[in-house]
Amino acid sequence: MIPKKLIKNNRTFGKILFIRIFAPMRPQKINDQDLLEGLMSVIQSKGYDGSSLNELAASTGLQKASLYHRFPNGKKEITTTVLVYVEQWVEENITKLLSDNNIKPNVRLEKAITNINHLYDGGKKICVLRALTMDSNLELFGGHLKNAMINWIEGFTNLGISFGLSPNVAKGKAEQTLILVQGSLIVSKAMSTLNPFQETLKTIKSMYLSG
Amino acid sequence: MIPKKLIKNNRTFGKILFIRIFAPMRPQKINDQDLLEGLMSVIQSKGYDGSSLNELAASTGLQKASLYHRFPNGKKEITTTVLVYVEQWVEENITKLLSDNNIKPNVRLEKAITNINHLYDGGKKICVLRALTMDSNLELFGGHLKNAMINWIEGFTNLGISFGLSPNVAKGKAEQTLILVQGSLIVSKAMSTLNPFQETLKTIKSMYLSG
DNA sequence: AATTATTTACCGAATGTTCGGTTATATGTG
DNA sequence: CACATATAACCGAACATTCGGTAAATAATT
Repeated sequence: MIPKKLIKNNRTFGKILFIRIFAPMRPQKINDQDLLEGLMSVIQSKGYDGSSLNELAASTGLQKASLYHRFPNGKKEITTTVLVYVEQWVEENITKLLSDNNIKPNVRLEKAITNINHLYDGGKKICVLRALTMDSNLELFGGHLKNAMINWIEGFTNLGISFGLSPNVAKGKAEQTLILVQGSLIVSKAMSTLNPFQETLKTIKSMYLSG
Repeated sequence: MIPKKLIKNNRTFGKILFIRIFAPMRPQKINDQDLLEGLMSVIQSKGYDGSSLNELAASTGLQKASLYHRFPNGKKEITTTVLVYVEQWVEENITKLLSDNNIKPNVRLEKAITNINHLYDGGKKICVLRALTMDSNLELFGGHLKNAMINWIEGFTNLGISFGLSPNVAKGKAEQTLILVQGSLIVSKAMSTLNPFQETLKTIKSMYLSG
């Protein structure tokens, strides 16, 4: 007979019945990386106001209350954490990469474009930064948004300088890349075609290579 | 003594007491245009999920229940109506204007830029179209978004043709104007400076005048 | 035993929506 | 004209649902 204690909680009950007998695996803490990826996917597709805690929890496989164990300050903390994650991504995959003078400029550019294309899944995904630029979200997350964009611009500015541009011209061009990527993502979304985004990546390439 | 019947409803009571005695004005329907402008201002700054009916009602001066009299299908109908309003704006102030061969191309361009600048209040305001490009909103409003953008592109394509460009080149340039405006609005918002948007308007001008 | 991780069950507040009713306007009818 | 009727505009209050968030209990790990 199965001890009462074990039956009481069906989670353990199920585990013991179907898993534990054959392979006594222990349930492991859900990976922080996976957790963040799940949360990010919800926020970037629904925005801050559109993301409910139930959805956020479901995307991680945890229950709502378990999310509060990881993020005691709730939705705001979850969103901020996701934003910091994006900030780090930009710093790593754009800023640092494009500022690395040990790599040839055109190789840096190629890699950055590949990273960007991967980040937005070829144009299918909405940018998290854009998803949080509603007026009501700015007071909460504005700092992070600005930071990420500044780092993006810094990276492309350094790339431009490596291509022989003056700092001022390089900065202008860098801002253009950000505007073009953000704008093309919107147009791609609304027009339900990946073309604008893909064409824009090519445009950015040629902005540096043939200029 | 004031009849009981009149006191019961404070609206009428107030009217009779403070207005009716001196000027028997009749309460008039709130202007449709004003109504829409109020609703649009909320939706464009908060998005669909972020706009509450309380806010929407407050922006019009009506009560929540009164909004349901005008828009029996609630929030969705309100949003759709606002979107149709924007669609018409684009058709009038971009498509028709830029397609009018009775006006010199550079004058058309100048007017369109002025209209765009006015629409977004110099870059302060968020584009309604962008505010509704969240994944969850697309199934509801996607058609209207696409329509408005198609009309925008059509207008600028015709302008390009008037400037002597081939239809294909003209269309590419037209798409660029849309991408640039949308992108620069986002960057302007996030960086809290109107510069990107203002510079972009100049860029668009020079795209046609010096090309 | 003590701590961490997770869940079930729940709460108050806010949400979108509906209802019942009042007033003002418009439309008929004699 | 007068008088009844219909309808449009509006509002206060209540509706059901969903929201973000919490408390208490159990399970897993150290």
